[in-house]
Amino acid sequence: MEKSINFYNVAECPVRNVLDKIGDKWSLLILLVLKENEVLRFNEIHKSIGDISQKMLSVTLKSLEADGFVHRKVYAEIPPKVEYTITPLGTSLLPHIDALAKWSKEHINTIMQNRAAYNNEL
Amino acid sequence: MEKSINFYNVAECPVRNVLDKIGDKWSLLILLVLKENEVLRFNEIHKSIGDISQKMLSVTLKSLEADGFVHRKVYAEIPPKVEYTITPLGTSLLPHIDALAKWSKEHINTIMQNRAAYNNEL
DNA sequence: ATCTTTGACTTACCAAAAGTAAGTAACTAT
DNA sequence: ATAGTTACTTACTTTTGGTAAGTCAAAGAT
Repeated sequence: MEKSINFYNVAECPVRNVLDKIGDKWSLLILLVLKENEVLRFNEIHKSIGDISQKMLSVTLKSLEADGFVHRKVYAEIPPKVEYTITPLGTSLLPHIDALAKWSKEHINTIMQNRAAYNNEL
Repeated sequence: MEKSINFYNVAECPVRNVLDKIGDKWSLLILLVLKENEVLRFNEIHKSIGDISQKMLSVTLKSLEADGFVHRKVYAEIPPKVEYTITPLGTSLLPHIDALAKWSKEHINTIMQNRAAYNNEL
């Protein structure tokens, strides 16, 4: 008797599309920061995250804007002023990210211990 | 009056550690697949995901094993036989991933429409 | 009048991560 | 002797991410 396996090819699986997108290095983090702060300017997000490069912040914000997770409001001033806010779509995703963040806090110690043990066995 | 911003530097924020780890390209997906199937061998996971390279599957499984998300059972046979199962730690994370997956399914259409609209404006 | 500062970015260049294809090990069936 | 099996490596290439410097336009300082 054959074992039946579930498949997750990109083409067949819409979940992949979203997971790939928000599963990059910075997207989730930027959404978290925007949720905590309501409105932030480019440099404020930059400072808040601390170790993201301006380039990656710019690129990731564009991607989040394209998918409708983030809204970008430009003021015609000099020096430039741009405000970023999270959209309803982004907000609807956040509880799940929060849950992940909470889980992370609760289990980080276990994970670190596992990792150390694993490395000792090598 | 100064605006107070929350900070998420790697050093100060344990959530970052986990988010970085499971927020890579393949970890969440492998956990999903293992949860759906209980026990899988290397090639079965490979087929199930479809477009992961053997190298990345190998690397990611090791990382998941190191953190204690996945258990690896080796049979001393030839040809080799290795079975992968999800651990209780991995299982405890899964509801959150499932929630994300469910959210993705519900919102993928909106996202795709947003993305198309954004690209047309360029 | 020229120089500096400001904010939100680009651009050019370099390093790290991921993908591809081929190879390895060791035994079994043909 | 050869080919098939399975879980991986290894060498090489491409894509992604990081660093530092540069751009733009106007307001304020010298």
